[in-house]
Amino acid sequence: MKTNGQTSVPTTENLILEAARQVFLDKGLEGSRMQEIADRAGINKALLHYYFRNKQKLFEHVFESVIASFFPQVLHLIGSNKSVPEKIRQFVSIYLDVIYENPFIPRFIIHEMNRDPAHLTTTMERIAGKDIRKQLKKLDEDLAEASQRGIIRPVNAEHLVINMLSLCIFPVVAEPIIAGILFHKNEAEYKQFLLTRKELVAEFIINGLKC
Amino acid sequence: MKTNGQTSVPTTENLILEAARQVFLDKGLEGSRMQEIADRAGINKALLHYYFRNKQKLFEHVFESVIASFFPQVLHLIGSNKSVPEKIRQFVSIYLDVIYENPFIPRFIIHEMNRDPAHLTTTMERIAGKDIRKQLKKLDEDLAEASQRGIIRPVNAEHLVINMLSLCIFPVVAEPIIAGILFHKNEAEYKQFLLTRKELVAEFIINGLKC
DNA sequence: TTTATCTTTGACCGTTTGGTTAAATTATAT
DNA sequence: ATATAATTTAACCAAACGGTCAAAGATAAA
Repeated sequence: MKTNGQTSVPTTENLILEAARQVFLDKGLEGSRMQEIADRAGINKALLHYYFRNKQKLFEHVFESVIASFFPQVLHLIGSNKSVPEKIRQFVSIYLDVIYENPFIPRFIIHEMNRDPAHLTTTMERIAGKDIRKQLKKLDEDLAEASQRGIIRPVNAEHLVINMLSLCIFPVVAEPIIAGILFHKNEAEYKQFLLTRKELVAEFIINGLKC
Repeated sequence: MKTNGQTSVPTTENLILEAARQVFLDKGLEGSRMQEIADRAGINKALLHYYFRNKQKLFEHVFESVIASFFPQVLHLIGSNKSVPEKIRQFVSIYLDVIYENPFIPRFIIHEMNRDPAHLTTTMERIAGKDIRKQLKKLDEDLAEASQRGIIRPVNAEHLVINMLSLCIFPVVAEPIIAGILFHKNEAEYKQFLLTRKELVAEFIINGLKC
């Protein structure tokens, strides 16, 4: 899954995009400086404005590519044809893999979500708006059927998805608090904690759905 | 619980603190402008520097008061003498009440957590460092005992607390995405969604712990 | 080789921002 | 009333920032 640095041809344009990606992911729109992006790309600041007219435009390029790098994959999962427990296990497993490897992505998204909510939702809507409701409906039907067959308690798809997302994303976004207070800033202990969650979270959710 | 605007004596100092609180909560340190704080307090910009030497110092005052306004209460809960399910119900109920009424607080904390992780953990450590580990140990003992008596599956306190926090905080922090994509920006529908979670979350967690 | 086009640069500009200062105003004490 | 200290203001400053511009280098076509 190509969610980190794109190692494409090192044209000036790509150098800029990669540098911008690193800086924006780390510091958000307001916290980032055009000069730092230029420096990291090894070029003059004016060149940034030559390729991308202004900061906003450059940001939008990066923003959209970040969203597109993970959103569609995640979506596809919840609409698949597996059983409900299998869906949950795979969703959690794949999702945790992605964000453990790219913890900046959820942080970045949450940051931009609060800075400019409309922009984020518009972008997501454009990329996969129809799709998300379709896949969600499929999951909802699966859940309704499973609960009628007495396999799980009744639950609607929105709540289930939010629960999964919460349990996967929050512990990564809140790393500084968790690692800092619960584990005395012991990075290794925190990493270990996250790993045990990989098995724990899916089973916890599945168990929570049992009758 | 006094987590919103302190209605104390309207001295200039309090006017400044209240204005700063509003602005900082909404826009974070970098996004906030001293001029805006001054305007909102109805005073001259230079007065800000008369009362609080600089932006950083002013921010620290606000930051600390925000942390102190909810952290100790939340802590006290997990170390109480209730049964495990009762603890979970009360924790979720009280916690959700607080953050539904003050959704800016978790957003603000997450924002500052990523901007300056050390600052946040130092502040929390100072305010309630010893306490958090004590209360957590108590909860851990309760959980061990309950699991030995066969009432719940074995689970350690850290995971349980993180699970509760995740399920409570994330849906509020991610409001723009959830309201925007799942509910077509229908604010009322989203509010209703959050309310149903009040009953759902606690039962979901308790059920997830059952053998 | 000349010409035209694309790429890159250093120097510069206008604004915004956090912060200062000296003077004016108000309150307090004698 | 008067001197003293605390509070408030308008005007100002230096630095940082996003952005522009004219000119210099490279590249390719004629």
